[in-house]
Amino acid sequence: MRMSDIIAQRILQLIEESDENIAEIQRNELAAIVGCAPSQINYVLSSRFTPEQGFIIESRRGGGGYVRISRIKLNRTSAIMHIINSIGNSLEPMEVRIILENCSQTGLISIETARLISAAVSTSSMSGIPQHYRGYLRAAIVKQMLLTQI
Amino acid sequence: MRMSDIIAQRILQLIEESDENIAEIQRNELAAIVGCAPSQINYVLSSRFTPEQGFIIESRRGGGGYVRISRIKLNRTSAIMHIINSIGNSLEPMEVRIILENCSQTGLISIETARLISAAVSTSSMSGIPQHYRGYLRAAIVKQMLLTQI
DNA sequence: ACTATTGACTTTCCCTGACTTTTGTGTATA
DNA sequence: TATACACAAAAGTCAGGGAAAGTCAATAGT
Repeated sequence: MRMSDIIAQRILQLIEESDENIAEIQRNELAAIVGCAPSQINYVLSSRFTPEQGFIIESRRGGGGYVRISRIKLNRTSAIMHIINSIGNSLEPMEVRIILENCSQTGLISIETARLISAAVSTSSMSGIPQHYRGYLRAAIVKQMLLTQI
Repeated sequence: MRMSDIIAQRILQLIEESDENIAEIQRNELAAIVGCAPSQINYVLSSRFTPEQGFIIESRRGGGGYVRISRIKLNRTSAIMHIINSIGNSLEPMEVRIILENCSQTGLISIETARLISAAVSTSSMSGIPQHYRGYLRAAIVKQMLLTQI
């Protein structure tokens, strides 16, 4: 069995055991337990616990640091997950507008939320970021924000 | 739990308990109570109770000295504008966390909104964007999103 | 070719201890 | 009485070390 599978499994197990669908780990500790390099944990997180898969990662460095992996509960979720999954790795402003309109039209997200997302990926937010990153960034941000709506 | 969190929590609690949004402490005494070096108090104050966060620190040395932390009360719009204006052109994750914690603590924005903003500037959203741009991006996005809350 | 894995290096955050500065108080002296 | 001075009792500053997570490029499996 591959190391990355063991790690992923362990994290999923922790999530399973928790009431809140949250696993809070210490990177180094987990690495020590399963016996791998700490950076391997990052690899697993970024390859298997992505927004597309319904996970949110938060972390904090320094003494007493942690990595928190939370899984979004499924149900009304599936509609949103479907949307998230249908988003490629780049989004044009027009596409964002269509997605948001659609979501708020169907009551999947509130007008308020749509406005927030729209603001996040607005041109003013991205001024200063080179053109060729923007599409990618829009996609990542929209996905991440939609995830919170589940 | 981290010492700095305990200290911050204790101070906030004192502010909460007071009628005038003021906590007056003796540095050494508080340090002794929570069990840390006195200078640790200064660290917490300077990292979490900054003017940008809407706090004013006054103090006096020598016999009978004290540290007074007061939270300034503004109306909603000016409070948000104050925060936006105090944000420079770059933000670190920790700064974002403190801002959002503060805003939702004081009821300036909802928990829900805080989560959305947090998601927008999360590491996952920014993976793929060069380090060099991330701080600026965070600042721009947070500002833009806070603007919608006015 | 693509996915895993590692290790070296970086960044962020926490915490402390030694030293400095400010303020209050008591005491000696003109 | 007023001034000066010494001492104590606070708070401030700063450099440094340690702990934890992040990044990235190079290497190894498959």
